[in-house]
Amino acid sequence: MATNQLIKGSLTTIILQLLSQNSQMYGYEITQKVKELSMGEIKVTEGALYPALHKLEAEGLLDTYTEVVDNRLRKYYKLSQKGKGVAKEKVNELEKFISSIQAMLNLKMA
Amino acid sequence: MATNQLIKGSLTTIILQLLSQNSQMYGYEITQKVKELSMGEIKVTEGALYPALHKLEAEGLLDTYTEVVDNRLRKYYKLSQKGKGVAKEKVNELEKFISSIQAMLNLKMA
DNA sequence: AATTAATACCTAATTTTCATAGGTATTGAA
DNA sequence: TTCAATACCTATGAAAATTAGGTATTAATT
Repeated sequence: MATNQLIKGSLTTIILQLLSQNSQMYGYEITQKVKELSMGEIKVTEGALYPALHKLEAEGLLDTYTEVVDNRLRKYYKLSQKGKGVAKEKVNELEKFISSIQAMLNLKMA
Repeated sequence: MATNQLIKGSLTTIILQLLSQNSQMYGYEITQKVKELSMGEIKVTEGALYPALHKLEAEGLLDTYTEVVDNRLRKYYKLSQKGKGVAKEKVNELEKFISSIQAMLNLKMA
């Protein structure tokens, strides 16, 4: 499970896209979802995730609320109206970037 | 031409793959080639490129020689034997990472 | 003639973004 | 009782990029 340096620059996009598809998620859930969906290929460390979430919240892209489940605190994040727009932009950028890099490098994908 | 933050982490792979396909290139040529092949979508800044090249050289992945063309200095880079192996590894990693992230985020590519 | 753009190299300082390595606290399993 | 899983967090440092310069030549533009 390579905590990959390739993730640099795309973590924010990953977060926003997951929240586009799930309406609300909490931090720990995101780490598990990424591990599961990528079949262990991509790991989001908490040291990267939480600061990224807080930054997105500070920028007004995410709204939050907290809940206590099993006596444990959960802080849920969801896209704000602004966040929904930015999520689409970011995902488009990522798609374009991946297309470009595939074409540029003649990558043959599985 | 968004000097994309998504390039973070993949610049080394881009360099190695271009040198896999071209046998020798000089720095400025790489910046132009990336711009051309990506149709302006990806821009490699010189402030990122030259330190990256020097690091790869220091690690023994690239060999160099210089030439004077039109009274201008060119420093050519080519893959060392070791560099050829690492290039393949890095490209494989990038392909796997891209596949994972596409699957994970349900990206629809053009 | 003077300035700008293109070619060609480079580095220093700063910023961004991440991994590492902690810390706190609860619950359930070994 | 201790470990793994759940759940939050931050501080420090490293890596890798951007920004913003510098030098020098040649060709095109003003």
